[in-house]
Amino acid sequence: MGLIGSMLPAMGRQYWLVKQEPESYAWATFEEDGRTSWTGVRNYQARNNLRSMRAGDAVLYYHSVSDRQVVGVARVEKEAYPDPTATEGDWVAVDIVPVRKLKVPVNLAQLKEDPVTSEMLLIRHTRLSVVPVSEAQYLRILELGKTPR
DNA sequence: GCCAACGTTGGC
DNA sequence: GCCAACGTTGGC
Repeated sequence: MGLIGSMLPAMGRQYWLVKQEPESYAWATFEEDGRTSWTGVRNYQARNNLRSMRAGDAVLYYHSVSDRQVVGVARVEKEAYPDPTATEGDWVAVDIVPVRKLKVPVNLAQLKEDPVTSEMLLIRHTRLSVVPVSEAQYLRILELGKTPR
């Protein structure tokens, strides 16, 4: 994040959630790497969400398929740029860095039970791999994960 | 492993 | 522009 980005007030921050199969790129690997380029998105709605990300936005990290739980919080480090893995088409990537692992992972069943998080696009639009999250939903997930802000 | 949901492709 | 066929995702 550049000087301007670091000076932006936190109140304008947006919240997101990205999905990844742990077999493809687990949170633990992400933490070891310290930073990653979020490439490979090939869905227009997901791409538009990547484009809307701003440096400093919070990104929940969800393990899909075999794990089905939110496991950590990341932060947008570099805003959308052309996806280097795309050989054709108009696709973008962003760079994210791990911020903290949730003290307790929050699983899909919990998210469905909770009245706040059950409205999430993660649940209502299951095939979208990059989704916006409301501040209330974000805070509720941290609470369920017994994780300080 | 199965299948429902969904997005994309291509024929017409 | 419609829609059937197909491929992929992801929960169960």
